[in-house]
Amino acid sequence: MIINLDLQSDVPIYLQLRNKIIEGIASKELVAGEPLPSVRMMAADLGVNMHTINKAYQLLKQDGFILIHRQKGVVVNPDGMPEVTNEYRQSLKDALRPIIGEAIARGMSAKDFQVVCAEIFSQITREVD
Amino acid sequence: MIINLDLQSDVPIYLQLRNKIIEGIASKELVAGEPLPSVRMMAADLGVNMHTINKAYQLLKQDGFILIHRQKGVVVNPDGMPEVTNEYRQSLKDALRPIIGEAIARGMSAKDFQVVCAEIFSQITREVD
DNA sequence: GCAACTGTTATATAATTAGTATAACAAACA
DNA sequence: TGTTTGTTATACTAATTATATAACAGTTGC
Repeated sequence: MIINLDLQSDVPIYLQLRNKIIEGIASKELVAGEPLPSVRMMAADLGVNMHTINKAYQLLKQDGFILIHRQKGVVVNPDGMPEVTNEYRQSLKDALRPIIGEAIARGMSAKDFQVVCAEIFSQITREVD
Repeated sequence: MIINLDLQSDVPIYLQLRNKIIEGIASKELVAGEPLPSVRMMAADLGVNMHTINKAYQLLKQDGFILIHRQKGVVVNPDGMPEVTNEYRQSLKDALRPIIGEAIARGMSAKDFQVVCAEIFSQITREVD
């Protein structure tokens, strides 16, 4: 899996990495049980520090996207992905609210917004199914 | 307009304030030409520093949501809201992509996601139209 | 056994951001 | 003449982000 980071972005590197890996899972480029590079390998590949990778991995582990075996390695959770819990649903709403607020203020209709979302959905899932 | 800030949130105060004001515009609680409290008044009301308010106002001014007259005051842009430019469309996509990526990874369908968005749309716009 | 690798932990440092605290300025206004 | 406006400047604290090393304990392969 190819990961491009934007070092100039205001989005922290560890968050970019977390998001890219989740998107990789969403697009099925990464499948359950698949091993991920070690923190040191990934750090060398991307040219960033080991701890930055570790921070992303810890977030992914905390949310249940990956498993970390002490001296074995990192794998995409073989037991499947975390479910749509009420807690996640709420955090999703909290994240969407200011975004949708601005869209409305700028005159976007619910339909317009839905089209944008649909575009992104198909962009991410257009791969083999 | 009543503004509640969460001082414990990981979202910076000035961003919370920016988002609340934009949501106020979206819900038509704030209308074009309506004056906003001065940076000092707002700071006193919310119990935060003047510069924190000023930072939010500068962001809103920069995006065209409000106008700031040097010695008059701050008003919601009387000439209407900023349009849906290509630049905004792109930043909207950039913001939505990681959110939608996680939704897909957790097994949400486009339809499920659309329902959540529709809920938020109606929550914000349920007021007088 | 030994070397290489794993995640983990610890410490230190630099840069940036967020927020506060004052203070002063020039223009507008009652 | 005060008061209020946005603006600008300086200084400081705290937290976050990212890097740089270093060491540890368990695993694996030779």
